[in-house]
Amino acid sequence: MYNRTIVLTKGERTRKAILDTAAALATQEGLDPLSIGRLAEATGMSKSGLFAHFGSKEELQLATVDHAAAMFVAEVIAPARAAPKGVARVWALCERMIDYSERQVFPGGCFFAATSFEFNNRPGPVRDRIEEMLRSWLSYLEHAVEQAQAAGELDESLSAREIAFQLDSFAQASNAQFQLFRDPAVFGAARRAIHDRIQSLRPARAA
Amino acid sequence: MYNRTIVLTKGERTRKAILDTAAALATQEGLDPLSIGRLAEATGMSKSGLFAHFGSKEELQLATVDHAAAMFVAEVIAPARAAPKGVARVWALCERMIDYSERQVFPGGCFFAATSFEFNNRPGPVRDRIEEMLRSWLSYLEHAVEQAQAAGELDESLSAREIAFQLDSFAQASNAQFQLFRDPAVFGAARRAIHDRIQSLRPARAA
DNA sequence: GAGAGAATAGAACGATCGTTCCTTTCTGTC
DNA sequence: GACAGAAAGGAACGATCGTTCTATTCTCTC
Repeated sequence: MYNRTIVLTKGERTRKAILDTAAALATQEGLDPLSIGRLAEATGMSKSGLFAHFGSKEELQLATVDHAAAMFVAEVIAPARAAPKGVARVWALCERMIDYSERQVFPGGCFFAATSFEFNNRPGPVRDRIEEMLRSWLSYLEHAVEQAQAAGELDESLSAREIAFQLDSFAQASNAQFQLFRDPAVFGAARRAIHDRIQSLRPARAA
Repeated sequence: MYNRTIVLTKGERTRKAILDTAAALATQEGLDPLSIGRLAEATGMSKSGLFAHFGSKEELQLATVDHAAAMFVAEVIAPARAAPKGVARVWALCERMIDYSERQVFPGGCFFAATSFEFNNRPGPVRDRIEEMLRSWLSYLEHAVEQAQAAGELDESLSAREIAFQLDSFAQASNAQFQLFRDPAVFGAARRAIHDRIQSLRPARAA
């Protein structure tokens, strides 16, 4: 009733469980190679029963991307918003990003790093939604850098966009290298790189 | 005869043409989703005719990885080796890496960036070979940094490994972002980031 | 230029894919 | 607790997958 968004119906609960599994498996096996049958097996459902929740594989993929986006927001963006505007929030965003990769919120690393490489050359709504999500992440990071610059906490000689590019690069690289080499030391390297870069961009009077 | 390695036999020529197409398509459609039938169509051959060159799909994938590795060496490593040891070679390696991405030697961007994300959670010989290639790239970059440090051209307060990590991060990020957002400005951002980072690591007396 | 062996093609295999249709079981409301 | 509709299962479809087998065409050497 008035509680419908909290007390979920059976179908909604199942759907959520499917998407949790789908997002996790997508980072390991790929979003497209993940077949309906494979996902049905992983969730203990029948192919057709699972399929009925989405109507097509593409709709399933879109729902999976949306679900992963909500998880990313909950794990990275929302907690970082607790930090005060300025350099503290910039650092919090980067730290949360690395943490989210290191804790393996998704077993195959960052969902959007994985799927963006998979879909970047396949036009269609799935690619569009992944692109939009990564674009908004970078925009948000850039915005946080702008606020830090406006507060006089970061040098303005380099554009907020390029600063965001550099900080994000380190986080992305640590995610990618950990997935490939499985050496958690890269997370430390990324944290130091980000910390040092932020320090080097602090105006003289603030350093 | 004595020229066998230059004057290729028919089969060797065909094999090379197949691998060229396979490496290109793998960066766009994925190495695993690229089916024998699809590759046969792209090369104008029959499925079985093409298949006979490799014996299994996995052997085809391994040959494709090796072919791409040879291309990477020819496009990035070999030209950079022409630069003198030290900071010049470090810069040359990074610049060649970005250039190789920007020129779209592979239509879907860096072959190893694409395939490493695809295979990083799929154990097997294909994954092993991709990992080995990326490991050797990073080792080579790290080695070049070490030489620059030994020559007194780069600060030794940060390890060669972490310096290499940071420089590679920028190049990788520009490759990834260009494939997703298709804005070539990221290559400029990566070049500036690398240039600035190298400058900031020059010892005081050399700066 | 003939003959041997490499290179390619054609047809078919069992398996799996996404999807459809129909039936059965379960849930939530009166 | 009955009833309606949601949720899930079962079986089958055409298509495509990697692979095999056999037949044909082409290449290179003497």
